Amino acid sequence: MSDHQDRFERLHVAPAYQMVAEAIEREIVAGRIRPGEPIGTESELVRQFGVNRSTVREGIRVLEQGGLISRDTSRRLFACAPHHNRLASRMSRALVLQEVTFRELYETAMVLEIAAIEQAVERATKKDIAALAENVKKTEAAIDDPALVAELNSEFHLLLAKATQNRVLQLAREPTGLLFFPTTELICQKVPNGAARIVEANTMMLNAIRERDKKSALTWMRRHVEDWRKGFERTGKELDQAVDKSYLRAAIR
Amino acid sequence: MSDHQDRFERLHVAPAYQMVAEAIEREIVAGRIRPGEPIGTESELVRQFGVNRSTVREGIRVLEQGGLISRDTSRRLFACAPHHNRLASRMSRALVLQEVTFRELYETAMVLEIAAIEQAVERATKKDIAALAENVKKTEAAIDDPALVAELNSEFHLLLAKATQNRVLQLAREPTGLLFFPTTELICQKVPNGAARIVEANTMMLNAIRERDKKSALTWMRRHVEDWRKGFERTGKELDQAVDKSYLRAAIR
DNA sequence: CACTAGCCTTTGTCCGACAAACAGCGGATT
DNA sequence: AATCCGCTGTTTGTCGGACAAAGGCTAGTG
Repeated sequence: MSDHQDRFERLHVAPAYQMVAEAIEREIVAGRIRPGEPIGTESELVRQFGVNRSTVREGIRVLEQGGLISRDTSRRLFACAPHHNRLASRMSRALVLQEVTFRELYETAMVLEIAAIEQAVERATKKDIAALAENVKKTEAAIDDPALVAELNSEFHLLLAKATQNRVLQLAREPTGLLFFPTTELICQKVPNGAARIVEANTMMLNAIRERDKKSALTWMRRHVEDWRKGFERTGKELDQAVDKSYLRAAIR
Repeated sequence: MSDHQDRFERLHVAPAYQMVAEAIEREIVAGRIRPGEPIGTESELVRQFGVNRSTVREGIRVLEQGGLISRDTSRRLFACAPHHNRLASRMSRALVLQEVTFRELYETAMVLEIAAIEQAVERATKKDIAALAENVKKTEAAIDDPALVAELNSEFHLLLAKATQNRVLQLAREPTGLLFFPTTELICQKVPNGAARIVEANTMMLNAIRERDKKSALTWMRRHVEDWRKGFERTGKELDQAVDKSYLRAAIR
């Protein structure tokens, strides 16, 4: 151990591939490369950065995974604004890997879905309402198919979030929504009238949105999410149990 | 154009580097490689997958960026559960690049912070309360330094979220929190008593948590977030304006 | 027993090469 | 003339080998 005080802090030399990634990222984030614009070819980047193609390619992989750049059918690179679908599934994955409990999920979903319907009542457009109506109609028709009801119910909540016109809220609720979906199927199977109750709740919420009736909307959403919890408990699982790894299959794609 | 119906769908041949990444990812999410366990060396992976080292390295970059694997000081690879800090900054970036408005941010923050303090009142441990108290003390001392007040206020909300013991809620609110922080500094500078009002609100919220007084906690949180909006409007900006790209610098690191 | 020097391994980077896939272009066909 | 087809140059994905720098490990030293 050195007997004098440290004069300098450890300086971190970033690997070249990382610097390549950061340089391109800066250009995109600063808006100097707009979403949709092409980045150069690999050889072009090799020329500009003065590093080897392998190095450039490693940097490209990083950005690609980050969603900042993408390739069209011709595999050419172009910039793009990362869309939340991609991020939401990563977040779901993180939540599962950190073994969060169903209770944490339930409590957060309650908050977010309540907020969503409250804003949706205020701001849903005719188009949003039509999409929700279409969804409810499909769900009615699928009442005997648990998997389909679960999927459609998941879509209902997604459409609801869209109707808020609030993208921040949409992003915030999406990971939770993704993890809810597989359990809903289970509930439809195990709880008598489970699917019917979902159809009823969604119908009532749709009506409430149509009539801009916030109070009714909130009541039905609360009931709907509580129903989920009750159904969940009836399947014999514990609310304080960690969300199963098998849930990732549904959440990720 | 072909005159017969398409019999086959386009089959997607995944590049080798992607298959490497997916293979390792599968092992981790399935739990067969636990967080903290070492992946092999690059040569080891080369041997197992039967591909070139460059290919393996590209796959590794993908996973590294995804937060599923990481390297310790010796640069050896090991699996890890992606932690939300990383994800939250990505989400913030996505929000800014999609040019969400301050209004979307404000409305969502209101919902999430209200939810956070409500749960914090119920579940904050002594340790959580001590951390919050420490934070408030520091903020009082820093009342003349807008940047520091803003940073400490941001930390206050983070500690609050931790006190909920709800990791899903923590993850949901973090991207919003990151984007709030830079504006808070601006507000402290431009609004008379801005910093003092923050200190007051945080002190009252801390007291409310100590006394498990949910009503008071909610009142002060509402006032606190509304104060942010009022302060924001007083700086001359429009609430329906997109969040500035310059905000990323603070949110990302 | 602690400590240091040197060896071995591993990573980051480079070079060069080649097959497959694609875009663009010019010629052939109707 | 417009359309289709095949050719060619370009680009990506992958491979093999190579080397310096940095870190870990081991054996020898005090």
